[in-house]
Amino acid sequence: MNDPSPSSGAPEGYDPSAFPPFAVTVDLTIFTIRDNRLHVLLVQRGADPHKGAWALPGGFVGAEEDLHTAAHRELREETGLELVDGHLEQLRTYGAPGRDPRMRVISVAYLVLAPDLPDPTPGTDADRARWWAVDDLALPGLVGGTDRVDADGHRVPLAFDHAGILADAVDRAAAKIEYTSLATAFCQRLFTLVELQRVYEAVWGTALDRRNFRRWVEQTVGLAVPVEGHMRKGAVGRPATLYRARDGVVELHPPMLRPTNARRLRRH
Amino acid sequence: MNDPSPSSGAPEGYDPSAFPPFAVTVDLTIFTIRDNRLHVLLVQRGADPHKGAWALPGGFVGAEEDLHTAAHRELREETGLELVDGHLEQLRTYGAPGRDPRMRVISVAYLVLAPDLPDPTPGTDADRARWWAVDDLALPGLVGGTDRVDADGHRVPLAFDHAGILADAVDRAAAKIEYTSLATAFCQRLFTLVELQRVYEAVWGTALDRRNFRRWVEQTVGLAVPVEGHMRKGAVGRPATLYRARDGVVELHPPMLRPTNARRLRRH
DNA sequence: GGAATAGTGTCTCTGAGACACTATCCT
DNA sequence: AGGATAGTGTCTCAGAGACACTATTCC
Repeated sequence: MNDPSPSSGAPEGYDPSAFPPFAVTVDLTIFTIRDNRLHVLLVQRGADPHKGAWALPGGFVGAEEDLHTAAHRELREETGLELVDGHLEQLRTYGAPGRDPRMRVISVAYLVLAPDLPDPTPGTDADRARWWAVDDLALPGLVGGTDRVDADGHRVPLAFDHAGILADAVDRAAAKIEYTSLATAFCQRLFTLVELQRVYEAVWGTALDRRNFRRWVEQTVGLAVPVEGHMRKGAVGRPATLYRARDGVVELHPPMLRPTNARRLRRH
Repeated sequence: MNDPSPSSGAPEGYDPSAFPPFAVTVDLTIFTIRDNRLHVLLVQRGADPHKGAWALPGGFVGAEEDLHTAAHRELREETGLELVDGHLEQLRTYGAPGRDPRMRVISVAYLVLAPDLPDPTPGTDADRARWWAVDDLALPGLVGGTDRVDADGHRVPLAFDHAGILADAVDRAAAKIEYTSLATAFCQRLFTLVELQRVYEAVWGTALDRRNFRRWVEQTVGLAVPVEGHMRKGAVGRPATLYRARDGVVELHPPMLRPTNARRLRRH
């Protein structure tokens, strides 16, 4: 943004050939809750490098395209859905030389939180896309470098540096729902308290007390408000009150503190 | 990172001429505490666009240079100092088309927290650099668009979108010292409790109770440990115990909660 | 001794965690 | 009636906020 310093290798005047050209992409970490578990959308690569490996959806940023716009466009192309209730924010940028063996690529990663989305529709770019349960993928550093292992012990290789990006994204999501109202981004427009609680439990991998959770939601302004009407019938048990999210993303006072030493949930 | 989708404008195979080229820069928001106030380092632009306006230090990323390395290099070139005790982390990336009128530039912003640094040394790239007290600059949206006004009412125009970047950086710094041990990054290797407390007060603009602050530091593991010896003599009053930071940046349990409705400090 | 700063103790109240019983719907 | 889920009340304890006095140094 400033005049380049001499050691930057570019003289005053911005000779277009004087500074190194970069390719810029956006990569998406798209999360949703399915079956009470945190899932992420990955696409299988059809070409080298990393042919057959699973990668975050993404693509090049257009010459006159805003980063944020590019992220929304890629999301639409990969999932076939406009983001209506969900949330999209920038995660961080990855630009190590050699992270793509072919050329220098700067990748701006985005975090997407969405209500339960359908399976990717065939016939689009997302032919080879599918949802993965995050806790079916081993955490980086624990097993086999950056590769991951699924529940059956099969290796789930992630392309490029995407395992690290994914780990960062999970951390960010877990932190975000703690002190903002973003947990509601995982819910449909109307939701029950249990559904909201399942979001926290899925992202954090912890169990929460139902009664204390209710008390916290009720005393926390800006998170959720009850609406007239109850859960659609058909299920057993007493129908639950429906809630809707407040407009916009707000910081929570008090925050929903993650249990410090709660037991990890085991779900399979 | 993935094979570009057709609508991205780049075919399979990465024809280098097929995707749009970007210039990539790093911009630094370098903060320190001077005279118990949060300061940021800005450089005055010597050429158009925005000639004479104040800008964040920064420059182009080299063709084979890591983003993190580029940020460290720019810091060294602009301040003449290696970062020994301070902290450097990525803030976020700004890439709106038109944010630089000359060309498409993607700027990866970094947040730097450092102990009181000397004035920029003349004779380097930092000829026109100086420290600004952050609260002498009006917050964006309050006064005159993205320009800022200093304590005397003079306009302090910031170049490009740097006013917004700076506001984001202040928010990040305020949040970071709340739940991590990063407040110590503003202190010298040895520091007193009062000096550490002044960091929180300067960044947050609030007053804290001296006794409760001491209790919190003592019961918070991973923040600071007392060392043998006391404050160098020469000052009035009882000499204070010296502390040093624990190694590395850790999350704090419990966090240092920002006062919700504390009075804002007025210092001038 | 006086000024200035560092260090310590106590009270109170809010809020989180643990926990058991009642209410409402379905078949 | 019985099963299943939703909704409510209470006790306890830890931690944050407010606050006043003592200790050590320099002049």
